[in-house]
Amino acid sequence: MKIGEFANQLGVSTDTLRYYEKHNLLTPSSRTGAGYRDYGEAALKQMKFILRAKNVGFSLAEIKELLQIKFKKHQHSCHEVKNLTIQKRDLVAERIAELTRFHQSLSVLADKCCGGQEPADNCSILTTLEDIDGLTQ
Amino acid sequence: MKIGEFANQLGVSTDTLRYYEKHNLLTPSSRTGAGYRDYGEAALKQMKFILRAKNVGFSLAEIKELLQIKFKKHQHSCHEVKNLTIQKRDLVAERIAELTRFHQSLSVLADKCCGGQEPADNCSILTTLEDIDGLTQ
DNA sequence: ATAAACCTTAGAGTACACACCAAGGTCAAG
DNA sequence: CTTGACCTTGGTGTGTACTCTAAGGTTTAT
Repeated sequence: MKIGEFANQLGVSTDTLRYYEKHNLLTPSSRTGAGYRDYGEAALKQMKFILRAKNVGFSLAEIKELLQIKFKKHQHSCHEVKNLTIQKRDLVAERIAELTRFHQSLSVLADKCCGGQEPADNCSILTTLEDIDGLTQ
Repeated sequence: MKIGEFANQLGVSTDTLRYYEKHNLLTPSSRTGAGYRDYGEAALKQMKFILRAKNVGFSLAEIKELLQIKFKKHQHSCHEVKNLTIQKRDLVAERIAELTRFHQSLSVLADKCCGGQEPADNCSILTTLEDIDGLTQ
């Protein structure tokens, strides 16, 4: 698959794909005779992974580290690879905990709001939220 | 509280605080006679909220929207405020689901790895993971 | 065989989120 | 009453992650 079709399928630009290649996040499976990038199934999976990681707040540098868990196994001990994996897993757990608190706060706000057509400053619940305590606790 | 002490308590720079003020994310409670910024308890709470939101991957623009749920109530209907809140809550829920899948995948990798001193490519489990399917599914 | 629609590299430009610096005002301690 | 640590505004610089442009080569359809 050439870069244009590949980019279309994933909803990203061809520039982004070339940028990721340059920064060692995604290398196309091969090149055609004319030097065109040729992306395969593995590249598709890896790119989907990158996009999902990005979507939940990982930087490209962090994503690169995640991807290298796989590549590092050829140069490092089981111990090191396991430690890196656990470290990343715990980071993810922290973010989940943080997001769960956000979700809880937003749920409280949403559930208690009447949802009517009147101006919201008359909403009995919102009126009591004179500061963002409900979101900060 | 002057900007220096406030910044110290939160572990951010004074530059960051002035930047947030300029971009309407956090306005100090008042100014002293000399024109110094004076931050109070409400500012502290709001800043903590901003930092936590940032930490889980929200952009400053998104955080501004979250904060405006509070301010918007004076100009918009309960209905609109509730919808915005629900929309943001659902976005958070999606991120939690995604992160949970990440956590699961990383747990599988970590738990099955022997963790020994030998090169990781001899680890019976990792050897079978010839691609990153474990992370992409 | 030529136009349109693709592709190539290299390099410059942009938006976000700060970080740093200059020139100068304010304030508490010695 | 001055030194040093704070504060002010305004402007410039930096890293990240793209985004666009220029100049040109390739492929497909008519």
